[in-house]
Amino acid sequence: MTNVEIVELLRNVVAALTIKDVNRFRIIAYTKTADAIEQLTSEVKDLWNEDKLELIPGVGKGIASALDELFKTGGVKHFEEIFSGISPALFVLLKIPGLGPKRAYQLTQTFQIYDPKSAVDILEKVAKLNKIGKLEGWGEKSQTQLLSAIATFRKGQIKENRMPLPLADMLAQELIAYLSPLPQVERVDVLGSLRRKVATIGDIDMAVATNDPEVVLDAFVKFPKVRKITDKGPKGATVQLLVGRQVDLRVQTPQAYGAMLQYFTGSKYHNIKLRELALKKGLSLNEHGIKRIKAGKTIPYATEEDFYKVLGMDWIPPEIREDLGEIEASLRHTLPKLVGLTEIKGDLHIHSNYDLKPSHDLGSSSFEELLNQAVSQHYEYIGISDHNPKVSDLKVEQIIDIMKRRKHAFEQFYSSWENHKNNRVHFFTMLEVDIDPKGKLALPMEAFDYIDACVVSIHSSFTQSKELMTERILNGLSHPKAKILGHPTARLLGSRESIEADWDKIFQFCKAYNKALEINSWPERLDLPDRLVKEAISQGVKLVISTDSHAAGQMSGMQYGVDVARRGWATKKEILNTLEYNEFNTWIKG
DNA sequence: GCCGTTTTCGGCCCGACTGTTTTCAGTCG
Repeated sequence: MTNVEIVELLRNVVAALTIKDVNRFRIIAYTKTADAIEQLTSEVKDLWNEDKLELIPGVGKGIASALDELFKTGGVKHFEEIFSGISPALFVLLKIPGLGPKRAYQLTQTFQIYDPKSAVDILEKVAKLNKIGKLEGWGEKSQTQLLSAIATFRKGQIKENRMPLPLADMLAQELIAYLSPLPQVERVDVLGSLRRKVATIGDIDMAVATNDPEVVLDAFVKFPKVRKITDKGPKGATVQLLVGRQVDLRVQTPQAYGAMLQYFTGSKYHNIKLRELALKKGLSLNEHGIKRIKAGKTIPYATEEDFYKVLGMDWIPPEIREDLGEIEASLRHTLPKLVGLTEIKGDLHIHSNYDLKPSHDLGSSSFEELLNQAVSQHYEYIGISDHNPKVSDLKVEQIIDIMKRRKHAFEQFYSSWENHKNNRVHFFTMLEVDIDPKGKLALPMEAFDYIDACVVSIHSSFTQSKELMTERILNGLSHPKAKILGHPTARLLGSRESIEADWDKIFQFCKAYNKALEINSWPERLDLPDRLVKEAISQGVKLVISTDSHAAGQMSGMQYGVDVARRGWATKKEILNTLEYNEFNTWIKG
């Protein structure tokens, strides 16, 4: 039973309870647990094994005993009772946008839809026969909407289909460029998960400060790349872009814009915690401002700083607004000073075009181009970490020879490089070395003499057991020159799950032997993931943020890795490549 | 069903929009 399966089961319980109209706080409790498990960095089953289920936020005695039964017997009797009388086809229909539990139930009952496989087809058929519009609570319009929602569902444009952060950012920037020139627009901001820099984005959320919302919203829905207008009211609108992505825009007056930014940035649970806190002070929060409950009057706030100040709090960076302790830290005035892009002094995971017969892809830029890019990013140092030579194709002597010549070529070029005289960018001769399935590094021992240090990474056999994988990684990191674990979880967003490993054990090893974990900035990786960054830091582990660039231009992607670090509460002192050259040199060669 | 500086009972965040209604239910974020 994986986390994904448990989450699905709990969401089905939520739907069933909603249909049965039980106490809505019972329903909220299950929702909370499902959300929490979705964000978990460890498997629920492992927590169950260690008798730590109640560490999951929102899990109390009731849900813990249900999970216990689930792992022991494969099912939960209490859930079966909740599901009784509900068609299995209903849970499929819930994936149609805009169709919730109650109306889905009405439809499965009315049309006797039982088979999950044919459920959507049958529904479409009866809608086309104009049978749904005549039902109680339905009408012409809602029937038409349902048909269009079914079409959307078939295209696979459902919520699970998330896009990488940089793509969402690009789409948002186009909209900002389109809206900003309007004289009625005082400010445009990206909000929601995009402002919080979450690794993958579902919908794009934006807000505009304006005194003329009508004009702004009219312009917004006329954006040339809009396929269809989903929602439109006086306070906001939702559209679907031609590329299939949804954008929500909210408007607010400049005087109340701070409250809007705060409200629409989220996260959901950050806001809930904040509102609970406010209630205890006799205040009620909403997107228009803060209401004194007794006086019944809402006071607007132009900036987020002022909004938080009313609650006795410091402004909280959007990246950490996840209800993971930031509210408490803000109240105590002990928020961390998160690391910033300008503090980064070097990039240690860059692939050049030096052909060393690599095991994986070669970069496309020369050593010189990489050095020049480093100059333009004001770096003090870079590490060239090409993939190791392909061991299966080459003899040991050949590899040693390649490595010797590579080191010589780099050094020779460097001594002639024009910027060298100013000593502006130092370099490290590095390598990204595969950790083979048995934990052995894919480089002959003697060849290590020709590198300063290496990044070690998993590039194969991703599905090994947790125990084997953990041993494999620790073996790989044991070589004195193995200083950095590259893209530690090996995940590829949208296409490959993280490997399973005992992260606590890896963190302890790294701390004990002065190894660093990489935060890989590649948009599909963003690995180490933010939650694990936070855990690693809390255990005293150091990190390096790198880009894994395969071309000079990609080195500017460092921002995305910094975003991940910030989401993991990293400050300058945990990120080793914020160190000055001399200090960094001491660590990497130490 | 969960939870505790209102601690084992009695609360639990807040609002927008749509379509169907004649005051509200359902869905979403």
